[in-house]
Amino acid sequence: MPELPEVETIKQDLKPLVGLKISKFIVRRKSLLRGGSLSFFEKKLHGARVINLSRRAKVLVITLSTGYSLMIHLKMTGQLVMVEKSGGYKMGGHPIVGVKTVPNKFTHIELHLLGGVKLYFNDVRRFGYWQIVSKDKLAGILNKYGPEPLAKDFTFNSLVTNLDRRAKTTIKAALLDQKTVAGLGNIYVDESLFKADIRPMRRVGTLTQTEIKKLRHAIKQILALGVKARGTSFDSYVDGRGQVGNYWSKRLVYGRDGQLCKRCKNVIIKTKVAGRGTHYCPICQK
DNA sequence: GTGTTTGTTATCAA
DNA sequence: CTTGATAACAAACA
Repeated sequence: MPELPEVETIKQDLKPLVGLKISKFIVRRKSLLRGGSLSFFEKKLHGARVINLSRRAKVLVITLSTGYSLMIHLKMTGQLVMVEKSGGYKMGGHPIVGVKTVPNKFTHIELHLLGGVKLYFNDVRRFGYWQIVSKDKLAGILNKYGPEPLAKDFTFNSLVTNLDRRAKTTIKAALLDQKTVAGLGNIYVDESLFKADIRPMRRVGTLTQTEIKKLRHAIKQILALGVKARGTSFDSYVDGRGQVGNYWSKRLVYGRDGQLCKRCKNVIIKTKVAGRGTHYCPICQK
């Protein structure tokens, strides 16, 4: 699942696109386009130069010279793979359904750039999307997200304020809400709550100031580790060059149900919280 | 055939 | 208007 560390890794990998001019835009599934018709996309993309790549929450933003930006969301199974040679490309060790090259039957959109560089968007489940948005509307859309957890605006006070609104729900549900903190998903929420010694089903209103401080610290540490490891590959995630991430072997609780807690050696439990598979240590987490 | 996987949004209730 | 809870979407896999 592409969460903040995965999208951040892809953004870094795709930096070579900056400065290149778009020569071709191929769409096999128009349903994945948002914000305009195919011909509108073509009009704004063809001949445009890539000005910048950035990330907000789990969204990759490609800024174009035409005054428009592409907002790309990978949702659950989306992949963005850049290829600098022509022809197929060998993907790393953890591909989807045995597919190891691009383009493949799950490649729904292709962007070709001058110089022979190609960007492939693959998505088995087709939840992901490419949205085109004008310069003046971009900030308004992105400002709906909560603070970036690895940036300065993710302060203790901002976290307290954003949690206050959700006092009656579980801390897991509150953290999955992108308005509380931007970029967390199921894996890194479980990881962060384990590191903060807080049970996922705790009601937000019962958390002490000390626990919220610890939680903020844990979120920052876990996400930084996730980025350093280049993300988590246990299903379809690959980085911008089709290679797997390394966080899976470093994980603390996610997917470790039935195994022993790294800290107290008791058995990790799996249950359902906020409608999602949830892993925690019943001894360490209070 | 059944249940499970999850990011986000629609929908309904309060 | 808000928040909370749940279903729905989609496709592969055990």
